[in-house]
Amino acid sequence: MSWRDRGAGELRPADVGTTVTLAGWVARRRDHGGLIFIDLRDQTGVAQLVINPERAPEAAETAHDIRNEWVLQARGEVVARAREAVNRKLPTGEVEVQVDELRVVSRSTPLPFQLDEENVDETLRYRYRWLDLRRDRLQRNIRTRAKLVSIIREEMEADGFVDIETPIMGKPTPEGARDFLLPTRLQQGKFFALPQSPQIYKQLLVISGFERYYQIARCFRDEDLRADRLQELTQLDVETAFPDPEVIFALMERIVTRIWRETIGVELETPFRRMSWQEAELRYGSDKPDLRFGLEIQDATELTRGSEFGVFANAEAVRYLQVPRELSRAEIQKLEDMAKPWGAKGLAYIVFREDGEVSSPIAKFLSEEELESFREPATTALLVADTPKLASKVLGLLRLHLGRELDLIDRDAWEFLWVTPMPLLEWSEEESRWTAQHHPFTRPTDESLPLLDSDPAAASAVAYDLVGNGIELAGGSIRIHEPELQARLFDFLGISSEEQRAKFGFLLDALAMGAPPHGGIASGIDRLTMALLDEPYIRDTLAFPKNQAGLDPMSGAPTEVADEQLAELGLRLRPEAKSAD
RNA sequence: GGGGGCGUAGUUCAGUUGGUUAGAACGCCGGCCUGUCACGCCGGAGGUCGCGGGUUCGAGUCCCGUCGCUCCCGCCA
Repeated sequence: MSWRDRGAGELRPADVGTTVTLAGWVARRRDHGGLIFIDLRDQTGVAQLVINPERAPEAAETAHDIRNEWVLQARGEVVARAREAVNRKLPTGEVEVQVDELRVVSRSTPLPFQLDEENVDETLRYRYRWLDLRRDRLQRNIRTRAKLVSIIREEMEADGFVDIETPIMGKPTPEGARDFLLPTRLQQGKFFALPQSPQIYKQLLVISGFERYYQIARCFRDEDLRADRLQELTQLDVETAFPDPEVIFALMERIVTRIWRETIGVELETPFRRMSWQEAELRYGSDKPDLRFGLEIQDATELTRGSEFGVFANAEAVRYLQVPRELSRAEIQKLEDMAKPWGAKGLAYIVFREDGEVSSPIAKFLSEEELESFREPATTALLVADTPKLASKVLGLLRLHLGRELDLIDRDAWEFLWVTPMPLLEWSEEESRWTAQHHPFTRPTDESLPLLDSDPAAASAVAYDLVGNGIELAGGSIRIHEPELQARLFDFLGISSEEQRAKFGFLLDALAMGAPPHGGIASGIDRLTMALLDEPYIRDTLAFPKNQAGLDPMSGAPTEVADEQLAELGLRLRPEAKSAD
């Protein structure tokens, strides 16, 4: 006999009169001494079992001992509930199962936490993740993620993309994030690296003649975790020969709109709007602006150029947010305390009261004309005077904070945009050199090529990011396909010829043997799921996540290993090196 | 690497200005209950107040240190 012939959540009035066998978990038991009710849950939903001692004395005996999360098998008759006993909260609420036979399939020890409890400590949830995953929200997240991946595959296959796996064991990369390293017994003293992305492999595949490649690829970065950041992530990885950014935009828009439509029933408007990186930084202080609310950064550099207030007159940039509230001194102080660690030297403010009164410690330094240009009743202007970059960054972070704090964000809105074009290079203060803004294979625009020598900061890249509600959902670029240009870029980034040969020789060789123009995009599946479901924590889009320290509270990984195991790899621990870190 | 927050029963939390025996809800154990659906009612067990030190007649509460978790900044091409 099979375990069951129906899903609990499928029972409907049409089933009344039939005999069914169900199997699942006890979501709840209500024991009335005589009658016992059990909410039986399986992956289709919940149905109420009724155990009547007059109808099934043996089952009633069994049912008294049953506790939450035990696994049961029940056979009985589907009956209609009396009108007053209907439960409108359940899809199965018009019927119930009068049990004839009840069998305890599996028991449960008392649970470390209740499944309907909120705010349970994350470590505890992860330690008992198999229980945590039984919760509705986690079930929804994991199932939606699967649906999303399946839509992606359908669209990619329909478009002629070929799914090709690339190695997990690869070569350490000098640029970018820290690598996870992997020692190997056969080559002692040498290390593989886990891929940060299949970047070079996918370029090689297109050079190999797979003009449309894709993969749902696992990527690894040994960096600190955040609420929206993982060390081990999954991305849709795409590369095409003879690329047209417009084709890539259209592909991604098709995938994203289908996902939003078929999982949460939201119709997105396409094409998504476009904004240059410079404009995003200027207006929103971010390369991934959240457009669900206004509160744009405004510029007062010219206005305050002749100000008596030295800090403003001498600043490279004076920028401000016009907050639609009369903020209190204490609120402003809190904001300033926040802004200082971000690098702001101070946070100037002008409060314009409803009645026209102005309170501001800097008002006395401003001319009437200057003051009037900020005036707007019942608002507070928050000003930062600094370099353009820092002023934008600080105000951008304040903007996001205020958007949440003051509830300015339209929670029902979906605001997608492409941030493009982007700068090719970024000056690294720490390393005193130019680094690639995207990655070192990104193609400069044709107009930007001469700028490499004259004004590198102004050089643009054919690169694009897809941003949704302030979350970076995808990023890509057209690549360099000429070996000379690639070598020139490497030179520019301070990678010596020897290093180029050693690290990327195979790519340069491949580029020299008939490389077509190519380009692509990559999109984080975890992030996409997070954005789609408005999940605040990316870890809950995964079945088995690690905590913020990068540990798995369930298995205890990573763990120490036996000395013999290290010896085989030609490794030994140096405890004294620990403190030097 | 830096900053913020949290740590009290199995869980989620409360605990006043430092004051007698540290509470509630859920869960757990025992009992009652035939229409509940967060069932209800009665009773019970359960605590190294993260850990260490200090101040004090007296510390869950104040101070110092430490550990753990979490959020943010740096970092993440």
